[in-house]
Amino acid sequence: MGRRGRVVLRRIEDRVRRGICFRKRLAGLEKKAEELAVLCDAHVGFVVLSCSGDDANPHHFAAPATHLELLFH
Amino acid sequence: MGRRGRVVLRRIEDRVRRGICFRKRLAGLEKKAEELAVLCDAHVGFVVLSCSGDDANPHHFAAPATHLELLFH
DNA sequence: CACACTATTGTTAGTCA
DNA sequence: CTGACTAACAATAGTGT
Repeated sequence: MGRRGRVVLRRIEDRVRRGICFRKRLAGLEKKAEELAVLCDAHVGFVVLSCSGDDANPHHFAAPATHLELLFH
Repeated sequence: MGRRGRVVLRRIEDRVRRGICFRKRLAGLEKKAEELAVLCDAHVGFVVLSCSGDDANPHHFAAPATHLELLFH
């Protein structure tokens, strides 16, 4: 189990694996953004759009929630 | 050397350590955003603003560079 | 499909130059 | 201040249920 080799920076061609990777890394990015905001007293906002249709919904994130969030509405 | 304990999700009060952490984690967030964009064929854009004045400049990131970048101009 | 697990790679806080 | 180093902690690709 576990990761086999190092991450190769290249589009994952397999649709299923790409979709799984998308969800896992989106969650990871949100966590990193939240930590940056809290630890370093910063405002962080981001938008993520899936191009290959792995996720039909656009995603946005803002921390602290009440500030940059308004950018996405 | 190396990290001593686990990350506590709380504002770093020491100004110098907070500033160093800000720069390191901003770089880390950019790398994660870039990886998400490439690996999962997505568009990612984010904005980071330092609240405590550790960094006077606002930061923005976009991948692929030619797309979401226009949001920040 | 989603979620839990874990080996393995990846990130980073403290440190030194 | 800036950048390199590295021990420890953290994220995650593949796997199993």
